Amino acid sequence: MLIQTSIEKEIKDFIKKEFAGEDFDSNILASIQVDIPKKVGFGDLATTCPLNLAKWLKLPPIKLAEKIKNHLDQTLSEFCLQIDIAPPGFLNFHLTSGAFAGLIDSLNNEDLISVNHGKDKPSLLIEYVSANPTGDLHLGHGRGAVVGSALVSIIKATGRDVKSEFYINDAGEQIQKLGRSAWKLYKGEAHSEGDEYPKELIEPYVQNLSDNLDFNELTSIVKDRILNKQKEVLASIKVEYDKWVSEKQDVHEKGLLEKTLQQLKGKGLTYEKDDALWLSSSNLGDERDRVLLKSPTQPNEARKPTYLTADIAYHLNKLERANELLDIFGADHQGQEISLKKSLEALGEKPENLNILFIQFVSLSEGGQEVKMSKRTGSVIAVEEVVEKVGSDAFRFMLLASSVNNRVVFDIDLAQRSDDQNPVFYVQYAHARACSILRNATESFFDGSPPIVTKDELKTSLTNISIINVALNSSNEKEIQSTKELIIKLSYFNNEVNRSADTLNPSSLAHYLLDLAALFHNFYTNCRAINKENKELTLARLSIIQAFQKVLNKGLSLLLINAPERM
RNA sequence: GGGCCAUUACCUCAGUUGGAUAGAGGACUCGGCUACGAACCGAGGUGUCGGGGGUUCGAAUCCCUCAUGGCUCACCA
Repeated sequence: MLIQTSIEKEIKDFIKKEFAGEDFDSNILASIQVDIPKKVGFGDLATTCPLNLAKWLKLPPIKLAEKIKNHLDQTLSEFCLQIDIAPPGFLNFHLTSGAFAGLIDSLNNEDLISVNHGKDKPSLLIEYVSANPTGDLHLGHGRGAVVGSALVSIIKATGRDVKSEFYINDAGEQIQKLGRSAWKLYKGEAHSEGDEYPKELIEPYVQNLSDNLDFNELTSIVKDRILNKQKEVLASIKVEYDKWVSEKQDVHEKGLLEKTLQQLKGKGLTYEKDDALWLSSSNLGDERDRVLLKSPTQPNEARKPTYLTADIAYHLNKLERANELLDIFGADHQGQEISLKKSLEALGEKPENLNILFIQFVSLSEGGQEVKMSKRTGSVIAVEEVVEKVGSDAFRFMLLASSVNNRVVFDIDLAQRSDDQNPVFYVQYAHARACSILRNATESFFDGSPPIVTKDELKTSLTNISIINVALNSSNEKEIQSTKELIIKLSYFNNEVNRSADTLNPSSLAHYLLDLAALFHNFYTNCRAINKENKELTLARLSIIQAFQKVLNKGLSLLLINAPERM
């Protein structure tokens, strides 16, 4: 068990026992957390829990801190060299070198991520990107793709049952419009701007076709080609799905629309007006009523469903396959939220089982200037164009680094740089550097001299706490400090992954990896690992580097970013 | 006009269950390799946390209000 977890548990047990008469709820005990202190002078670990608990236990924080300290002095003396109380009620912990060695030992020998955290959580189905198959994926889709795929990967790692889907909007007006645009190109008719898709955009998909296609055949082929292209682009940035759902085939043609309409009618939520079928959603708390079936454009034509109708049906279907849903949509789709949620609620679903994450827009800057249009197509900038220039890793990291609530300016020049200014490069370099040291130490040194230690010796020392201990036994304050800070940060990896999963925020993990890389570079500079005069120290530091390499590698893989051994 | 999101250093941005002196990178000035990868590290100063109220021992963080900007308010998806 991690030392911080042990401290938390000790405090919780102590509070429960000491204040057995008090009537406190579980939230209070959950607020007992041991964290990395903000400043070096505040010890190796710290907690604010005396401050948080004071009002519930009706004690001055400083008194409570003393009580807790006195108890922990008894029970944690093996790990804690010293516990300080800082006004108005902080507890700061100074750990023994054995405690640090123990942390490295568990990182090297246990699973980095415990699958207990998400194991008992409700199953989750994440829908993301879900673009229309009517054109190239733009940067907004790219951001959704990157965030969604990272979240799926992170949440899965915590042990939770999670699945991903892409909902193909291949029914409806936009597809008809695509068909009309393609048909004109196919027949060599004049293109009219305004009610059609840009010629540059669809032209590549209307080539090498046989001569006698009808309108529906052509539409279908063009749509499939565009969809396949989207799949290729997504795959190029490591985005894959458990399931691709076609609105047409899996919702419309499976009769889900009729079923949904019957349910809504059964609840008395629909009415007829102007030849259309309406949902009386204003009664549900929406700002106005919504159309479910459009009035026919031709006499005797069947009424077509709106997007909302299919969306409700699809979400009901998803709720049959998972307990909770997460949709990742662009900020321009906010309008959907209320009517969708209210409709599902009216049909007996719990609204809290549908969570929608709205992603703000992405713009592009190149040469210090904002790029509004793609030079290639004259239209929106395609994911493909940017990925060709910067690669998948930089594309992913840059888009993951910002909070989804913030608009982002993708700096294409920065993403192409090969130095510390480019964050993805900086992190990957740390990994390559760690790998290089491990290679040099166990295979052959850069100058051709034989290795200092064998792989077996390193392997053995990874489980030998007394050897790892040596890394903390230095008289040099800088060496000690950078070693401690790196180890503590490493030990929080599992927490960071869980937090990232719970808050649906992959950017916090990306920032953690950046911080971690910085601490490693600092450790590297202060603590020379390979020391021909001191084999034990070499092994001790190699075991820390090994732990770092393992954590960083895992962290990057959760974000679906490569961790190169050489670069 | 209604709704959602934002506003933190000169610039780009981190910072959630309220906690210690508000952070990082860039830009600017210095310093560190007879090289475990200098593709790196270190030192230097910067703030009315958009304005104004409120809640309390304590607010960038919670509440109210105003301002500015983005998105959105279809029988499009």
